[in-house]
Amino acid sequence: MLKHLLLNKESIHCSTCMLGHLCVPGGLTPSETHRLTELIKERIRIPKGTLFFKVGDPLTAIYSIRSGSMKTQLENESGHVQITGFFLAGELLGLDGFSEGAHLSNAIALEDTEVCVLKLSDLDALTHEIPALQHQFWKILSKEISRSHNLVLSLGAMRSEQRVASFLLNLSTRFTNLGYSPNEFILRMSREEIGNYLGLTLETVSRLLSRFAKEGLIRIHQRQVQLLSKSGLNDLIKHEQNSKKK
Amino acid sequence: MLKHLLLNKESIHCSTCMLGHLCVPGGLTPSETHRLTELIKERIRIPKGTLFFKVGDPLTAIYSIRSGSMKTQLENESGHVQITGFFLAGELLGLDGFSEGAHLSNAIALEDTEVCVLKLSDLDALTHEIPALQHQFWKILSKEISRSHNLVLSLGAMRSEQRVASFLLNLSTRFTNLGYSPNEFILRMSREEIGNYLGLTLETVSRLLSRFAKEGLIRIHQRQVQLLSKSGLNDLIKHEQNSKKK
DNA sequence: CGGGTCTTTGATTCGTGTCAATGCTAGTGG
DNA sequence: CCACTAGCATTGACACGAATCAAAGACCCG
Repeated sequence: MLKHLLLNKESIHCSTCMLGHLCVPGGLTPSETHRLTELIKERIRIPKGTLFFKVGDPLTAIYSIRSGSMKTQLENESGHVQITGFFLAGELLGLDGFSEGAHLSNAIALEDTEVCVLKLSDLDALTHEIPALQHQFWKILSKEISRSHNLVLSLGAMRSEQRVASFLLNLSTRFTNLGYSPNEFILRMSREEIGNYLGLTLETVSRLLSRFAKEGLIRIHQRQVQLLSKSGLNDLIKHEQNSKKK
Repeated sequence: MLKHLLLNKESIHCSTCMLGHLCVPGGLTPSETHRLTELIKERIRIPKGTLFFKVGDPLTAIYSIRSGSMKTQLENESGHVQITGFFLAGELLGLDGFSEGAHLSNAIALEDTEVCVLKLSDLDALTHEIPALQHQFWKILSKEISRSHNLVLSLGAMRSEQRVASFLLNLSTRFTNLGYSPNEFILRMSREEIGNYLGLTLETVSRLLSRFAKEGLIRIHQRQVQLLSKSGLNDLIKHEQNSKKK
């Protein structure tokens, strides 16, 4: 069973959370943030590897990652799994599925992770009182659409080396926003998970990472990555002759 | 310039629109639908091939397709275009981009098309008064996320023949919902557009359609499609050995 | 009826997937 | 503390699916 943590007044809340600017409260006034804070009565600890929710589970809340990271994946009729996203601290989980009232993907922790619980019923009530919160949610949902569209672009229009390069650059941006080093980070996912996400095999990912390292673009040791030339990686993506077609 | 049609009382509104159950009003009460109807003061006629909005255009409204069909596409740094969706009557356009306040994709009409204009400012006001409308929008946005995730699944986890088969089945479902024949329809997009959408070349799409026809699964003459064996198409998707990996 | 666009089909190439063997690392228990 | 093991990662050889290049055919619109 997952560890549910009930919060009390002393616990750290949205108002003081370091992730405030990235998470739901972004764009709210301090007093609005305070109202939101009061909604979050619970956090959940999810050990590495745990299936947190799965396709078909009733959707009663959405979850903001406080620390750690997760992946979401879905499965097609032939049983093949496709990872649809990796989520870092400050990012929201469980946004598909509103339409059905049930989760449409599986969520699994890549490492020990802690999420804040936003009950839909509570949230609903509060959005009526705080217009800005409603805007914020539209934005969050819309951002998820855009995120997914970009993955589609990557899968449909880019070759393997471009996909891996933009994957690394994307992670770099997100780690930077979190206040971590832009050029050095640890991959929380395996080569197989990266490959699955990018529509490649784990061998292709491994080969490309090795190649990038040989070319001096990155340094890589297991899951420890160092970006040596972001502009070089960007050139890979930009350059016409690398594009899939035409 | 695009033809803007101002609506008056006599014009056909949401309340009487045949698409009501698919479009925004779905799930609203008649009186709520009526309120929504009053928001829609304008429709726009978009001739075939017209770029309706493009990346960077300020997002002031969202658009519901009343008749016709459109595509949305985005472009990567190297100039390659990726179609992210085909939209039929009753479907909503322009849902990404809330986060930025500007459109994040281009929208182009596949045929002469007419859209209903939902001004964001008006919509915003009304969602405060009608809680169900807010839910409805969450659902619509979330459905778009799910739609995109399914495209990711198709691009990342399926082989070419499965992509084309599920593309056809998906269209069939949507046409059925619109009240058209489930087994016979006209493709509004070219082979190249299908290929682009599915991450394939136009030649591959053409070959697969020919193959499906030779196998008796479909009949196809130019853009006129007839599905002869949906179960056969489904088997292609389901069957393990056709799956991309493992 | 002609010209342009879209589609089909074939021959060939090339990028990735597949299969297989080896190496590395972290975690476990003796 | 070290041997053992179980995953994960790397690298190579090869095969195959889909892209590319090319040419001909079908259709639509003026």
